[in-house]
Order: sequence, then structure tokens, then C-alpha cells
Amino acid sequence: MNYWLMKSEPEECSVDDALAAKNATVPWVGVRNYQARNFMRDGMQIGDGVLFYHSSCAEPGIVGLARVASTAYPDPTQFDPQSPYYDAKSKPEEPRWVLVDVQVLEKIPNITLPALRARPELADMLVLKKGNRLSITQVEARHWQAIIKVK
DNA sequence: GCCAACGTTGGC
DNA sequence: GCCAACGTTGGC
Repeated sequence: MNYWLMKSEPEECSVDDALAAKNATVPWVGVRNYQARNFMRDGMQIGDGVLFYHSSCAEPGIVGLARVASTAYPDPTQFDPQSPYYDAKSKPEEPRWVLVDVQVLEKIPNITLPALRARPELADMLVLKKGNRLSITQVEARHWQAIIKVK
């Protein structure tokens, strides 16, 4: 069992959007970074814990608890010329990008970036590292536990 | 809108 | 394989 933090722009898919979806489950479309893709493809298992994070917004932070709800499968948006995530170089017989389904279990009061930084036990979370742009990072069990306690 | 950080691309 | 240029992310 692993834990992850997954960033989503609320304008794209907020925690409320995800909660409103069928079974509170959304396909995590649009990841176009190999490291993040590899986490989904090779690292994630159904049932893994997910911290739902809002990025590129007024109050970035952790806004929900979720779980990995599927194994990895091809991201359909890579084949859709209308999609901003379209990738002309990806072939259906050899898809370049995959995704997993993410199911929100609980919306929590926003644990903002400043609030995360204020907690010494969370200080070395990957998402808080300077220059971190990765949309999916692994979360250590101790960090997960601390956040469950704080929420 | 600015800018630091970092990933990707492409010429050589 | 190197590395400069360029593009993107994301906090502020």
C-alpha cells in the first residue's frame, strides 16, 4: 500500500467536481510527464491513498482524501485532436500516456501550503520542496498519518 | 504578470 | 552524448 499526492487545477477538476462525478470517481486525464506517468503505471495499486491537491489557484493545498480506484489504462485524451492533451505522436496501438481512476472519499478543510510548511513533521514532504513541479509525488506513510491527524 | 526551477527538444 | 534554447509549472 502506497500513498500519493496528486495535483489538480480546480478550474480543471476540483475536489467538488470529483465528488459530483459518478461514484465520486474521475479519470486522471492529462498527465504528460514521464515520471508522473510511471508512478501511475508502475507504482500505483487499487486502494492506494491519495491526497487531492489543488494547484495553480488562490489557495493551493490539500483539499481531499481519495483512493486509487483502477489500475493504469490509456488516457483517451491523447488521441483526441480537440483535446488540449492531444498528442499527435501517440498511437492507439502503442499509447504513450496512461491514467488511473481516482475516487474521492472525503473532502477536508483546505490544508494550505503555509499550513503544511508550518508543521515540522511535514517539512520534508516532496511537494514542499523548492522547484517541485511534479504533478504526482509519493507520500511517506508518516506524512500521511500526520495529515490524517491534522485534517 | 513575474520568475525560478526543471523537463524536453533538437542541432551538432 | 552534450548543452543551449525553449516551454511549462506553479507559487507569489
